[in-house]
Amino acid sequence: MAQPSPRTRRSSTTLEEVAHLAGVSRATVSRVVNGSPKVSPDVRNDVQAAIDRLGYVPNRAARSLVTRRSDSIAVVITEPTGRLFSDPFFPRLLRGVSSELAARDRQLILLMPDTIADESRTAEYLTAGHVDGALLVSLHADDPLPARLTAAGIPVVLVGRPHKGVKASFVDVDNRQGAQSAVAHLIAGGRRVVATIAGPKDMAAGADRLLGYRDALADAGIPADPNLEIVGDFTQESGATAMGRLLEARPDIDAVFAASDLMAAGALAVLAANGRRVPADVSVVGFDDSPVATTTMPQLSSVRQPIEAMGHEVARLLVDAVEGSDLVPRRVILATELVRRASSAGRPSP
Amino acid sequence: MAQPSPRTRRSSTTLEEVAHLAGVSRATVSRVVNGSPKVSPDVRNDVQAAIDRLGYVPNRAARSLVTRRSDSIAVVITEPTGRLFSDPFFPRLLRGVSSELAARDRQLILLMPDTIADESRTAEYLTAGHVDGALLVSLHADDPLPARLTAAGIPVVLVGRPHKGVKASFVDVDNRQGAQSAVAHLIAGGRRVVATIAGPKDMAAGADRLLGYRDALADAGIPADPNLEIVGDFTQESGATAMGRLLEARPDIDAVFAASDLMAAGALAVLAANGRRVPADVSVVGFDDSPVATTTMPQLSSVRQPIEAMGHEVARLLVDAVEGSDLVPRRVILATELVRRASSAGRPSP
DNA sequence: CATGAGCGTGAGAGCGCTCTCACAGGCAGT
DNA sequence: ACTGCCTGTGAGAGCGCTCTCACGCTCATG
Repeated sequence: MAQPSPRTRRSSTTLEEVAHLAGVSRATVSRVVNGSPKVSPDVRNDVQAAIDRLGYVPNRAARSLVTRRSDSIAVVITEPTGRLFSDPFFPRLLRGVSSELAARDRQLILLMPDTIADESRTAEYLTAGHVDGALLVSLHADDPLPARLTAAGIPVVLVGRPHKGVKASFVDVDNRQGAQSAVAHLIAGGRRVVATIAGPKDMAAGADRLLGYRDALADAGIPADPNLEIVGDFTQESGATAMGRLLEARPDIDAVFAASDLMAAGALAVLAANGRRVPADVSVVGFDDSPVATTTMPQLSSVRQPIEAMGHEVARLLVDAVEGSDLVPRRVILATELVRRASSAGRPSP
Repeated sequence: MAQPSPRTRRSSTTLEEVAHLAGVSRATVSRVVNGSPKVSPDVRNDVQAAIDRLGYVPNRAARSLVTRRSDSIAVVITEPTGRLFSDPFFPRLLRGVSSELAARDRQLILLMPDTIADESRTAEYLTAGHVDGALLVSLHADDPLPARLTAAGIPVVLVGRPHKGVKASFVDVDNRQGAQSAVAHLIAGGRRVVATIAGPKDMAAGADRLLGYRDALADAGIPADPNLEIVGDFTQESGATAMGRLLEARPDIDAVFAASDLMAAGALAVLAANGRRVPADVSVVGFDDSPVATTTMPQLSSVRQPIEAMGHEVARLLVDAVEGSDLVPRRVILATELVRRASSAGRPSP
């Protein structure tokens, strides 16, 4: 009956073959493979031996077909510019996600739509049930994707706090607290005219970091001054422009908190060009603790984010949601850490 | 007959249903979906209408099961540190790969093994036939993966020239030519004592960039001086150390070509600390054109690599190999471009 | 007017797996 | 000794698709 003729291509071993070798039925082998408790120890051993001997690996497609799960998770990155090309946020995040998914035996399918057409194809792909869940990174304020996926019953978790209105689980760093600690550090260093170069207010990270800045001022009893708050777009160039305007509006400025390292780098260049010494005259702190922070002169103090941990957390949340049909949106906020470098060293002597 | 009862979960439409609605057989619908030419135009239209109406999307698992292809490609990134966290090489590469794969209707499965155990699991996963091909990024010199996959009949393409002995298609940038043009530029700027901070010699990129440096010296008839060649490991710190040693060995140095921007940044800091003005006293060029290049003071001239293009190319090669069982290894070398910034501006006046 | 080629279409097997259901055997309780 | 129950195992259906093969039709050909 058995017809062990050499098939075309590399025909991997099947359940059937394992079952035959172990002298049991397909069902039993399946139970062993899937760790069912209702298999007697000796049968389990026989089957395991057969599996090892044949080097059996389950066929994912066949399994998916019947279980209607794909055991794979999509990571969708919709960011045409910005972070993608300025600091290694994504690789680190992906590493965190990847390691968590590997531990949970899930595949990571990466989608990086780079055109509008691509984006709608992405949405179709996701709703077609090819993945068990989706992990969305840095979507625009008006991205319809989360709502669309949720409506289609696809579990979704976001990286970064979504704009209000979006009801979904997310993981974010504590931007507000991070900014607050940075500014508190500047004030503790004896600075009193502390400016901020904020991020875009329509991005959660931008808005939150600005709030943190204000928190710290309020804590220290320093009144807020609109002239000390300038909004940039996280880029180096915008940081430079903002710094120029700050120096014009308040020449007595003695500290700057920039909502990104790149903006801080831009600010440093403008400060140097204007003869201000850092940190002697002006103390500077950035945000992100990107590689840029150590290449500036002086090196930049910065707020470090637990990026890999975010990746782990977001993947964990998503897999939990997939497994448990967990409908309650969860939110996880991770703490940041201030890394002190030369740019915000205390005044040599007051 | 039709039983449009609501099934459990999201039960997507099947071929069967489309066939029924269009009044044809499953086989015909399958032919239409797969673009077979042997379908009469009117039948094709009917079927297409039914597909559109029902929003039919083929079930990938079922298809894979019978075709024995997964239509997905693995991208394996085995880089614990280095490039992963220092510049946005990977996101840009992934973007190139992703866009090419999307156009070719393939899925991108990302694998980032971060432990040794993980690596062997990765190898097992890949050889288990879950993917049609693999794209390997930055493997170590002694990585057994390419050989193992090739032996298992899995098409493989590498990003970056492999160490000799590995027979596989690859895509790389012209490191030698890029370095050569950078050094030629320094010499054209009137520099004569040109040093290099090279990359590790056991990495192709390190070795090739060193060769390019020597090429340019030879072209200009400048004899090579071992004291002017110091090997770093691509990090900022190693660049700083190397610069210190160079200044000691040859205080008359008037130009430095660093094989990475980070090493160049380290060198800049040491030059500044030693009172050397850049570019007036010493001219500096880096490699990679990473974001760091614009945050240093002065901004860093650098050799730019076509990273997205590499991604496209490598994906194209791999899919071609998968489709055509293309057994002849191909190699693609992409040109670089020198980006001139302040750090290598010509001498104000000799 | 029979024959054969060619084309479009349908019937049906089968890819490798999971999972329900039936059932054999052992054991305790009456 | 009979019933009932639990536990471990096997038989078999079926997931949605592709692909081979057979078949019916139309046309050109002898």
